[in-house]
Amino acid sequence: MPETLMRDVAELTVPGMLQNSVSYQIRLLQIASYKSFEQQMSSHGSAPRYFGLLKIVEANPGIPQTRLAEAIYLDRSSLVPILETLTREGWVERKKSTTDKRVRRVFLTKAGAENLARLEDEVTAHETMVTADLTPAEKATLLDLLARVDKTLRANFGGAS
Amino acid sequence: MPETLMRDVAELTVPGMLQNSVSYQIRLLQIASYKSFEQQMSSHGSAPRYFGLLKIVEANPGIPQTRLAEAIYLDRSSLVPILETLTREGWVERKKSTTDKRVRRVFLTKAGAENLARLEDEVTAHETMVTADLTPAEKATLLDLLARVDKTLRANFGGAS
DNA sequence: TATTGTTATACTCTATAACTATA
DNA sequence: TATAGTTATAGAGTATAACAATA
Repeated sequence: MPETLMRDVAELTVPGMLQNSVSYQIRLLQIASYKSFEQQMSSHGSAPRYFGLLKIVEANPGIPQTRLAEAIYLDRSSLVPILETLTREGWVERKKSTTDKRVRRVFLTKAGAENLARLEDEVTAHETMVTADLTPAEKATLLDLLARVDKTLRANFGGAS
Repeated sequence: MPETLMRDVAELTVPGMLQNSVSYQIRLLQIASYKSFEQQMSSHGSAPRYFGLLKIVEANPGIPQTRLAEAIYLDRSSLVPILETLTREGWVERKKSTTDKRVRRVFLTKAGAENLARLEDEVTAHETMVTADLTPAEKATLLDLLARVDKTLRANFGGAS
């Protein structure tokens, strides 16, 4: 025992039921993965945590706020402070729709698009680290199995909202 | 288009980078899975969200609070209000250690152990729903791949705390 | 009547720092 | 000095309900 401390409980017993639960393991893994992601992102302000959102805006320029909220399974009211932050930090801008004056369309700014490319390199590096022990075939299998579970869940369970 | 509304953006484009990211898909899936879990649990007070904790206490009777916090990757201070709730609801009890008077040992109460068995049936039913589209072999593969990603993450990244 | 974006509000979850009592 | 548990506190992150403007 090098520098580990003597613990009161000799060894933690992890119940088999938890180790064999997809829901539970997904939950633990997501927590660990997200923590490491946030710590590995050096800067870029608050953008890293909204990387998925920014990529969706990039791929769907001018998307209305409510569509964007649905795309990331958030209530539209929850998106408002996020867009305010990303606007303040210069990542996105909102423009009133000319055809429907209720709608505000979300775009990346020029600087936002450029910085997103740099941020993407870091995100890719993290993903590479996370999947370093998987062969490409194994990674493809994992993504396929996750997608099938997701499909089952959303079929049995509305919009997940 | 039966009852779907006309949307402003014809079709949402999901960037390939997100669809091919294990981190991102794990994150989305965890959110959907946890929401459906919480809604499917009929009652049992606040115990369902602490099911994992309760199973660990069951498998490690008398575990000190700090060990328990580590087991679920929480700060020990975050565990305090959780144990207060679970104590108030009759699931667990804390007893001062006789050998180290700083330590409080956590146990399931008799009622807690009995109710946990019933709660477990519901948790199992949810897990069955989630994995309904997977063969046993596929589920085993998924758990194996998740465990390997988790191992990589924790190797590159301390205690995840 | 219904939808979009917004605001006000509250709730949950978590961490940090400082404290106490013990070791 | 270090550890176990606690408290006070603050910061994310999210949802609900109600509102004004517009459809």
